[in-house]
Amino acid sequence: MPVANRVLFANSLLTALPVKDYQPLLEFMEPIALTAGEVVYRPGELIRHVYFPTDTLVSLLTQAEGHQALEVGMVGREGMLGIPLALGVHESPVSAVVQGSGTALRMTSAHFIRELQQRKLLQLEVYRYIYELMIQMTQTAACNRFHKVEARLARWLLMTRDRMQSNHFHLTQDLLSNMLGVRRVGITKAAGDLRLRDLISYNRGEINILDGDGLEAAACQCYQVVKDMHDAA
Amino acid sequence: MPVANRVLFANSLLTALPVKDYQPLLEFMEPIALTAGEVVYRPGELIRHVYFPTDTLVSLLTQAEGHQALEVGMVGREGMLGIPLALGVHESPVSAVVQGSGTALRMTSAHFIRELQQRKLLQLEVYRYIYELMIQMTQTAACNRFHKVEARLARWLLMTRDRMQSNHFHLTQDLLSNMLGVRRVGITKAAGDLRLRDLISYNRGEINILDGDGLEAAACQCYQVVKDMHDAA
DNA sequence: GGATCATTGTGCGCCAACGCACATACAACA
DNA sequence: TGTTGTATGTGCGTTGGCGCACAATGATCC
Repeated sequence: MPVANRVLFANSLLTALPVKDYQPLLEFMEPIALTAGEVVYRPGELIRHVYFPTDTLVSLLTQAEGHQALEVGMVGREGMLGIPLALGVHESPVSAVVQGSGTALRMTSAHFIRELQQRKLLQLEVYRYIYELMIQMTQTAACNRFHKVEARLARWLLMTRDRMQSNHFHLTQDLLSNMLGVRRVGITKAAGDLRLRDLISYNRGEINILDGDGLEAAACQCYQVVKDMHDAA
Repeated sequence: MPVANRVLFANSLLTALPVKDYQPLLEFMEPIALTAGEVVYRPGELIRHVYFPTDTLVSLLTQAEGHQALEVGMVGREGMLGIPLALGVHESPVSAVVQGSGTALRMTSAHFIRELQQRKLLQLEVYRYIYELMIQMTQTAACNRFHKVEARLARWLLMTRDRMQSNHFHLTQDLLSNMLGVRRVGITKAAGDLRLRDLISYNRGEINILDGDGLEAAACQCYQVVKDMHDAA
């Protein structure tokens, strides 16, 4: 793969590695298309592969006692799926659902575990990412507890934009309500307000961010907190 | 230290190790008293020591944009403080505040990092614990989003009991409101209801669990979920 | 072109929790 | 014994989000 492609399309965890680690890892990798709605992991199920998204977006969801789902983390090209393996556990505690169609590189669990043990630099990257994911989780937890739906929706759209690297994506209000853990009509109302202010447009799941700066102003600071943390890394 | 004491008072992460790993680790350990209210880590601050609580309880708190604090995790004798070090990061993303006075074994960060690299079994224990903490965090996040204050309070009291191994502990309503991310009067009301049902008693911070089974019935299932997960490990 | 399904929008009563203000009760110490 | 500080309890109007039911609109496929 030419260098230009590596930078533009590949997964940042991998491209952060020097060529001598990156190149041999590709041997074990298989590019795979992920389509929106696909369930990569189910809670309690055996993890067969780890995934390094390149231009796809996957949500980590948890469920609580009769209620709908709630997103606890979001994984794009800056991260990976399958971190329990790096912690010695072979099953996923959450479900992982593809939000944005695209591709990822994947590797069998056995290969990943072996390579992880042998490559110190890969270890560094993976553990560092686990740390970042924990911050994202705690920040999201506080956000879900304290902030209003509209601000949370704005934050979610911005985070999605950053990971998809696009101002346009497909997602119905019904799915969004599951991410944020609110009623579908709650999304209808919040999204309607954002649209009134010309910050976004949408039609039957086709969402466009019209005014990114305005949307940032409408979002809670949680967005900036997690972004700054990652950028500083 | 005699075996009986190890089992009763020591930290489970450590006692799970075989003597050949456990014994030398004690060389680097220093017992230290932690008193309620003490701040072990502040966000962004350098981590100087890791702590293995024996009979103390520490809350991991996050803060969000002007609001009060919110507990994202609880660490007792089943865990440790300082996990960012195991992920290659030398600062804490959250603040760690002592809830229940008691003692912990502590070790300098440098020693911990060195020992962790050399002892495979310690690695296994620590990473397994990080996994459990992530589950606790996600479950807590969903709980805070969906469940009522009274059920969450009941859950919190039960989790505290399990970690303190006592039905009695000291904690004001004001502090509790910071754990659960609600108003102080919210705690007054919820606790009053639990007291009316003779599940607990309290007076100026002195809390007693009178009916553990009843309290479990009043709590949300989040309590059982995290407990079962840990017991199965 | 009509039936069906998915998606979005609206209306209404309800309630848990909020913010604020104030009242009481107990503890400690001068 | 009175003062001060901490902890708990109560009252009241407000509100954001919930649950439910139903309407309207756009897509798809015979």
